[in-house]
Amino acid sequence: MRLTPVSYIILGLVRHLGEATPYALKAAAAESVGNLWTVQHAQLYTEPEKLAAAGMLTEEREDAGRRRRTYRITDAGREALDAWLHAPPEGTGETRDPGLLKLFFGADPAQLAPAEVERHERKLAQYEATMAAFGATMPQGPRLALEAGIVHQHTWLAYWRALAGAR
Amino acid sequence: MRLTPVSYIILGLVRHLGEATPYALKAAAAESVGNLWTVQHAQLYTEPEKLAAAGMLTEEREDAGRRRRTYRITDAGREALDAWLHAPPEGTGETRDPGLLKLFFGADPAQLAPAEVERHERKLAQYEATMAAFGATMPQGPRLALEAGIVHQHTWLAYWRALAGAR
DNA sequence: CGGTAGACCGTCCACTCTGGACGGTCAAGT
DNA sequence: ACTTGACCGTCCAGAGTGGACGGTCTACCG
Repeated sequence: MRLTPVSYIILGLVRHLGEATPYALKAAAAESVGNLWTVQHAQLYTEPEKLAAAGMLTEEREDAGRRRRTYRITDAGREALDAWLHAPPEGTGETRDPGLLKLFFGADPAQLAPAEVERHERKLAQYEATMAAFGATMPQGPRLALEAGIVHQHTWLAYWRALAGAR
Repeated sequence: MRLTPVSYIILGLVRHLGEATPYALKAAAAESVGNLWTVQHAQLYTEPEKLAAAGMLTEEREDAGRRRRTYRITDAGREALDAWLHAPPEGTGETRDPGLLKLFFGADPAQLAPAEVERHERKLAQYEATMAAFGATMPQGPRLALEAGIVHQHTWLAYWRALAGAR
């Protein structure tokens, strides 16, 4: 079985949570790693199933009502995750920004900028609120990632503000 | 027919080039919009076909040898592209960075940082070389997008350098 | 002048991801 | 008893992905 980034996200979240249902994973991803790597909710149901089949997670299922599946990481899963963490990252990062794409093809910067400024202001405020509330108690990894998010939002803000101001 | 970002990328490139074969689109995308939005080469063959069927491009085909298809934009295509350019961007931008993902899940920053620094240095050098060579003659859109790429590479560099220096 | 290496170019396919529709379950409050 | 809204899981058509594969053309070599 081929492990994708999403596989490792799931392994990482399950390891951190101890045990988790897909819905719990959704909640956990939403405000943390979801800002970093989009995970479709449908994947949170299909992917753990595959990981369980591969022996990296154990699956336990309610046999009535919502028939929730609860996952826990196995030693094999822990090993795979650690191996991935120690290997050099494969591939380059990519940025996909619909606003920037329009700008590339000639959209009017002055028309685009205000909305983009607002969007990034909101995002930045959200990140900084998280940092203020949990920064001190967060594990190092998530905190560093959050810091990366913050500095990038600052960069975006400066960029779009300059475009809003010009002309 | 539903138009995706890739559709507009193709329309935009064809409009700019005047006429283009899929292979020409590949070359055109590689060093410009490809840095902004990844386009799979296979899409450059399938997508124009759909756009031609929808009346947004005309298709002309060699009937011997490589059987290249040459595309040109139609008025309908131009209209669709302009409408898209004037509409507010839908959806938020997203960043996907394998290195940052590993950092999030606890990879050692000091081990990750040097390679990331080098990667972003290379990318930055490439962008700046492009800017130095063509900056003065580039259309505004691509130049602004390139500037965005440059400031972000600076942000990444500062970020990873700090992590390389710490501890 | 035939041959061939390497660039140039197009097609295909299995697989994954995406986005959203749809529908069911449960707790709390009329 | 009934409704409302949060909670939760499944499905599916369409889009994107990554790479294999194979054919065409040019330039240069023997």
